[in-house]
Amino acid sequence: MSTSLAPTITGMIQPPSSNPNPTITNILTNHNYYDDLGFDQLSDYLAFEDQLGDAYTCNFSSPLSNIPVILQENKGVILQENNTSTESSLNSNHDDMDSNHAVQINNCSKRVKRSEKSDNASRIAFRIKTELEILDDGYKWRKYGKKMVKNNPNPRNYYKCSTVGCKVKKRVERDLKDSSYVITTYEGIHSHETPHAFVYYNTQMQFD
DNA sequence: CGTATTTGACCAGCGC
DNA sequence: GCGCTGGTCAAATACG
Repeated sequence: MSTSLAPTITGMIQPPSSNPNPTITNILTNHNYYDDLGFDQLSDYLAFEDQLGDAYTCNFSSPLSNIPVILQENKGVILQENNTSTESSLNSNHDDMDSNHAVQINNCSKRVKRSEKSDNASRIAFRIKTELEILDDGYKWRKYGKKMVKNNPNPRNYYKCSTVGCKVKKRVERDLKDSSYVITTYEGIHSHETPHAFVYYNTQMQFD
């Protein structure tokens, strides 16, 4: 970990049995699932922007004891707003978390952003090996577009959160280099609770 | 019949 | 200014 450039990433907990899809949080919080897949296959990078619009790409290590997102109540897969500083750290301590569950992200580097029109929207992207197109993150999404993008034979799908008043969007596309991976990009912060997360937040996590 | 998805058209940003 | 590209809209279509 080079610096504390990037804001904290948060995740959420979701009912493993609610949906057969390999959700991000299911994988991260369900040891069996996690173990079966192997973390190296789960994901190997995160990319996100802070509220200033600066973009980062982070690689993180993959031992079983290192969980790539911090699990916090009802936050969803978002970039956590930091009201006090733009230098919140990915390595920051979280009193309510086991140290084994702390995020372990390495080699963060700034990327050149496409434009200044980020609208202050937080953005987080991750890459997960799955045969499914859509990761069930606990929110309900409405598909509003599909587009072929340059240099990628796989289409990019566009979704909006279907909750009234919530403007969060996400893009889903297959990785150009390895189509067995799906790249999901979230943009914005949900203005509401995830329908599932709060129920399961207190579910005990075990990574024996 | 209501809701979700598909898909072509349109628009805006960017590079040349 | 023009063409390319990505993102969004909205009418048509599919589905339960």
